[in-house]
Amino acid sequence: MITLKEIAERCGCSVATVSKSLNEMPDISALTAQRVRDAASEMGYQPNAAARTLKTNRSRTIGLMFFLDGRSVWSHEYFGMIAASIQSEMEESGYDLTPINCDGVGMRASQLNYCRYRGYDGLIVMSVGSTGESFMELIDSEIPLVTIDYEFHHRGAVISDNVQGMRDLLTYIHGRGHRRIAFIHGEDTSVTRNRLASYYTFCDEAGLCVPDAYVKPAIYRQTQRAQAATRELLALAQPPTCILYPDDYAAVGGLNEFRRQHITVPAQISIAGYDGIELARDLTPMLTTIQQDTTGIGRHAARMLLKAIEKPRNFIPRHMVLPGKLLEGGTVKDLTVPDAG
Amino acid sequence: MITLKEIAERCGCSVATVSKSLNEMPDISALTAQRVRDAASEMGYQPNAAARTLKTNRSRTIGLMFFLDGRSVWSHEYFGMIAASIQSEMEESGYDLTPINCDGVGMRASQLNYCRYRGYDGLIVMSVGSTGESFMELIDSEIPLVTIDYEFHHRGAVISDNVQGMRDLLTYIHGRGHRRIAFIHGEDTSVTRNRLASYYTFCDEAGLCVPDAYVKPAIYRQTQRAQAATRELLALAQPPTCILYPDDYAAVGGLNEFRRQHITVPAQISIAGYDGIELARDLTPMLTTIQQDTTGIGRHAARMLLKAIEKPRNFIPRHMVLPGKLLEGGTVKDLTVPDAG
DNA sequence: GAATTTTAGGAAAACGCTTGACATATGGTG
DNA sequence: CACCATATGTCAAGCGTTTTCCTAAAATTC
Repeated sequence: MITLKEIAERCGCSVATVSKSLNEMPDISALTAQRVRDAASEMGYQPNAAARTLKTNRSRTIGLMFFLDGRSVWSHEYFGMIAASIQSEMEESGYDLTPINCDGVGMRASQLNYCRYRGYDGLIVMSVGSTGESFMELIDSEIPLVTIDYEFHHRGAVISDNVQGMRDLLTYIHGRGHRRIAFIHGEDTSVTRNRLASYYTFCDEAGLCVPDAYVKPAIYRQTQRAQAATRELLALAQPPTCILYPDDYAAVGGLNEFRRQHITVPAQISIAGYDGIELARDLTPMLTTIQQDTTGIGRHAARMLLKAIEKPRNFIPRHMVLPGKLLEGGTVKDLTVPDAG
Repeated sequence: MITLKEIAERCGCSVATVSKSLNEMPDISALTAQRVRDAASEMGYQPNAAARTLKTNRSRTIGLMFFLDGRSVWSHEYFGMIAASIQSEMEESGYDLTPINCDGVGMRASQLNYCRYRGYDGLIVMSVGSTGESFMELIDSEIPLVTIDYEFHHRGAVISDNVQGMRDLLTYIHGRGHRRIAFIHGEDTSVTRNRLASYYTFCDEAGLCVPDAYVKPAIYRQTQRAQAATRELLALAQPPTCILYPDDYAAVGGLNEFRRQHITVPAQISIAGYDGIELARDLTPMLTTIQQDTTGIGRHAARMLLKAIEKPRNFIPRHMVLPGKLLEGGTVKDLTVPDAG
């Protein structure tokens, strides 16, 4: 490990001069600076991150905090794609990313203490379910932080527009003549509440009847519960003509039930997912869904956080809402045209 | 930020005493140690990771290196599950994990230099495709390192037994009467080569004919190429009765083609995937596949690396081979029983 | 050419922690 | 009681940087 000291000896100057040269400080002559830089690169110098961190109080590391389910980042494509986007954005600015499972065993201390210990420069908080004490401690801390799909008035946030997304999806489905639309939703989170509210609002406005039995709870990224809910919906005296699923994964649960009952999609029933993950495009027919802008979410969250870190005094915590995009697959039948079959 | 110094002042002792007390060194009396610990926890002390790292030369951070495709860890469930397992194992030992995309923009310097700069205590290298110069520099470095699904004689490795896995899969399929088995394989990697070799070996031993046209290249985690390859196979004068896919994702590409041609699985054609990701179990019928032991792979890689880090002199680089498990779904028809209809 | 400003570079402290050498106190032994 | 071993705690160096303050030399001004 080459140190500044060794470079200084080689160049016959002081450690301070070397440091300043490499950091392009103005009070070193161009000649000296170049000489030092040449020597450094020739010797294969790499600064010591720990020493720098200790001195500057900046670790150049970001914590990626997962609450609801630590595995989700590794297994749910929605979170995975956001994480990938954050990472690629962060690495351009020289930051490392460290995913933290906040329910993890290693998390004996409070999350806040752990973050302080590690000295993360900032945090991106995603996958928020409940808001325990330890969580709020983090949110109210002094650490720069951006939340995703969750809002706190004093914190920056990037959220996918679930209200509009749901509305777009329903508008599309309604436009194709559907009047009995059921909604199998995910577990209770901010996202779910937004989608539910948007669903009810739309149905009210459109004058659709929403029997309680049309709204069923299930779990994100899980096929079984969605399949069971689907079965219940199909057994109703007046079953829906279209079913919305919590996400694209869950829609597969529905597909399984339809196959079991020899019901064909979209001829006999229509469905839609949510997220627009690759799976949705790989199915045949392609799943109609709302594609969330994972790349944008990650990029904006990363940039927002960088601003909060680098210019904390100028930072105004905004809540950025990113639109999703209707992915028109082939799983919603058009009831307004005479059936050709 | 509470420091040792502040605790020392409060306790009326020296910084050294505080440090030793908290680190449970033997030369501090139980009484003093307790007093110090009480004060520390009361004051909410958290050690400073950077200072500790600087002094001890141990960062308690592990780099998770991805070569082939930096996104794969975030999008391919096989890698994701391994990563999740590594993380949960590492966090028990107090290590942070940092995924590094080795093709990334931030990776201007060599990977080795970056690792030295960050001071990772060890590396887990996965998703290895080609082996460029910069990669070998890393492999031959002094940094403790374990590879996954790739072997170097002087480095620890954990590999999924693709040879046996392939053999188990083929044995099962052959046992059900299939004699014309095609193999759509992934891009050229160590894993692919093992599977191919195992495939050819089995077919030779079993006396199966393997026309060149039965072996087709595709790409892991991609449906389109697999779908195209499937189409070609179906168009052969003598098409296979069973098709093996690079992985479970790719098998979906096959399913799409079958649906397009109104071919039913497994009645008219049999298929098998590889990996045993959740998707495989969510399909109907369940996909017959080899489930790789992602949890075991992650756990063993993590433990092996920890040994290499903590007892470098005792460390003998072993290559651990973990078996997969046949997941008997419903996509391989039994040709040995008379067809019921 | 003296006074002043500018420029280039150095000395040294500090960041918070660990650790081996050293000092002091305590108790046991002959 | 002198001597030594052990137990307990302190000193201080040092990890590799950054950065403030300072000095000496050079350039500029009058």
